[in-house]
Amino acid sequence: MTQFRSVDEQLKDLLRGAQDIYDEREFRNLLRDAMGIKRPLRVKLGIDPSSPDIPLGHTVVLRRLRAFQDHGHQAVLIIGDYTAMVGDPSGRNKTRPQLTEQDVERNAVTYMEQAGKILDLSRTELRRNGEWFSRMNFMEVLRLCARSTVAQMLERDDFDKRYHTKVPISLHEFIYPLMQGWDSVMVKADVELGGTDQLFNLLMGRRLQEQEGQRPQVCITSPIIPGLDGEQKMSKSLGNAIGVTEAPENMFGKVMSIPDALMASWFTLLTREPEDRVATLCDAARTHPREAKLALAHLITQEMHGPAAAKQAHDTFVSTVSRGELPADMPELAVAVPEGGIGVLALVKAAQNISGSEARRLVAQGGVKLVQPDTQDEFSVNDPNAVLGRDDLAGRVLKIGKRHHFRLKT
RNA sequence: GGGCAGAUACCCAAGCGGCCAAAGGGGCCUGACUGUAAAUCAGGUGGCUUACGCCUUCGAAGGUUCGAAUCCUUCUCUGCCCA
Repeated sequence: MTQFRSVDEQLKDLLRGAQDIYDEREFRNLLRDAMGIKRPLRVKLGIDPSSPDIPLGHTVVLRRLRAFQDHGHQAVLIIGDYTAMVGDPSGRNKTRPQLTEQDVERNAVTYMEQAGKILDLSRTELRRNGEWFSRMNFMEVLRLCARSTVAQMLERDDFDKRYHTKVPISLHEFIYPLMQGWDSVMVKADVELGGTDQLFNLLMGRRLQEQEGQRPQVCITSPIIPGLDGEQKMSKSLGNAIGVTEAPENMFGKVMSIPDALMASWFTLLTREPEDRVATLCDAARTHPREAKLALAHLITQEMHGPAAAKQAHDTFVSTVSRGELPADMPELAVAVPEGGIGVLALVKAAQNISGSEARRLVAQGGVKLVQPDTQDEFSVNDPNAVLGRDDLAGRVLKIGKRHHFRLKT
């Protein structure tokens, strides 16, 4: 039988970095009751497979679900195949594009794989909400809709804003919270996790469960972590996200590019470092910010790709970015150099898929360099009209901008 | 069904007959500096061109004009008001 740790011990872990909980007393009671009858809590997390990759931001709630698993509770992961086709309006200032069944199906597969990096899938109850939504007939849909009112929906800040700034709200978006809430009814959730932007949807679950005679779920929200820009929430469509499958070197570098002020929250929400250590790391008087960020990047990369890959990404970052050395492996670029030599622009365009004007700009701005690998000697080509002969190129490395290197082969 | 307003480059947003490849932000790119791909500062940011210049772009299609993002017509989409 499952052995639970004390309620207080569980709480500390389960609520790490949580934003809000509705409500805490109910949660304590739930945990106590679960211990009493030795029945694990059913903890629900719904994710919509709306893009092929899970961004790092999503792992915050996945990690919390994992924490519940580690304390012996039952994780219920709902793949929102149906809800993904509707599109969650939460926190959005415009309608999401509606996905097709094929998109959703494809994404669902990769989502599971990626969720497996955080969750113990062997102990996870996996459900798809198409299981119940695909069987609903129109009358049942209408009955579900009748459970809420337009005024209630407009209480939501995001809808209200859109309404008042005259940004369209499609009718189907109103149904989304009801669907998510209905999921809770169907899986008899004791607890539901989500980001703070999910609050409305989570609370809808409580209401529907109550109406259905179930014990209303406890809702725990996690802060939405800001993306690389440090301002807007991390999201693929805003281009400020890190994907969990992203190459180790990229992942490491992207973490290094976050504003310093973001480190503390990332440590809390994306790593398991103890609180006091996080405090030490994020205090510039005690830890050099660069060291702290390197530690953060290392931890995150390690969790997604393992220790070996993390170490390599770390080394690569220090040597190429900090010291400006050439990376260990670079793609090879074969160039056919004609008799009279090759123009820089042609060379740059052979390496990068960019327009001639763009190549010209890069060169004029000093962004194109030729490096001698053994001596690390480099010279930049500033003249867009420069013509390079075989001698200039042979054995050298073409460096475009700060981080694109090509070993030239003539 | 009727009336009114709007659709501008990656995003937001000015422009309302020629000086518009189109102000200003944001983003992105490059450089300097550094503590890092943080912060800060500078420059760049449709395409083709050594350049003069040429070509394509302002929701779509037509039209007026020597000349249109700017005026007219129709259409598509959106918001507001009335029924």
